[in-house]
Amino acid sequence: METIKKSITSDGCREKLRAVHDTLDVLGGKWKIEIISALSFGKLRFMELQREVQGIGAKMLSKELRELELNELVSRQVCNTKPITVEYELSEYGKTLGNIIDEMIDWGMKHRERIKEQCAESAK
Amino acid sequence: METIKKSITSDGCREKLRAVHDTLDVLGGKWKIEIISALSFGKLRFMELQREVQGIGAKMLSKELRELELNELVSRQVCNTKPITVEYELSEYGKTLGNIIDEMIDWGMKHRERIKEQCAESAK
DNA sequence: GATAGTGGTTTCCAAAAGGAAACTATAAAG
DNA sequence: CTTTATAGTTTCCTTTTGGAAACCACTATC
Repeated sequence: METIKKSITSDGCREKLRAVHDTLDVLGGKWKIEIISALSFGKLRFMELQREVQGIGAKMLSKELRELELNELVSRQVCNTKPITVEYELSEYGKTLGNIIDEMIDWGMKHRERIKEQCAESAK
Repeated sequence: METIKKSITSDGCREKLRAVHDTLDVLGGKWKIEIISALSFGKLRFMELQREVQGIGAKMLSKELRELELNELVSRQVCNTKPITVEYELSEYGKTLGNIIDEMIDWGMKHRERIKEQCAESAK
């Protein structure tokens, strides 16, 4: 019998688990993926972001944006407008997260359909 | 000027943000994605899972598995062996998360390469 | 009868995450 | 001179997360 243990230690399984872990190191936390998703549709200012990302407070938004900037996923540009505005935008590197976001969109939509069907069934 | 605001409220942007949110509702927390990733390579017993998912404690593993079971992503089977063993396995529905996991593996590997290159450069 | 291995649960505690509201500073509009 | 809007920061507090260790039940081994 090829043991379960062997199967997971062979190939690149361990390497793949490490890769997932690395990704989560960057995207971890409650808000980062949602912030990146919102920015994937275009640049947004601070207050716009706060409105788009339902439920986030200014403190968290500020903190998460700082971390995303540190990891070079998001760029921050201060605009010389009358009331000063700041634009946040996905960097080229940040845009490479597009596939992950797209798959999450796809799964989330299908999941919602599934839940709806379950509710419809249980109502019968 | 087509405003930024318009661009994010039009199309399915808001619907897409909601889809990401829905996905995170299920995959949220520090451990769920790593547990699912480990199980994507085959069924594992409780203690094996704890060894594969670096750093997780029994309490957290138990709690997260219960939640994944509730969402029908993971199945739990008690085996009639001498010291009782329990096998955890991705359900068919859980396997539909494969694309998300794969994209995270892919991104994580490239990210590691990128970091390595940066270190090499800064050492010059 | 003690020890070890299985799969957990429970308890107790520390650390981290997160929220609400107040606050700073600037500038425009009324 | 008050209000509104910009972009945050700071403080205080609660909730959540998470870990360590003890514990339970069962079986096999020494």
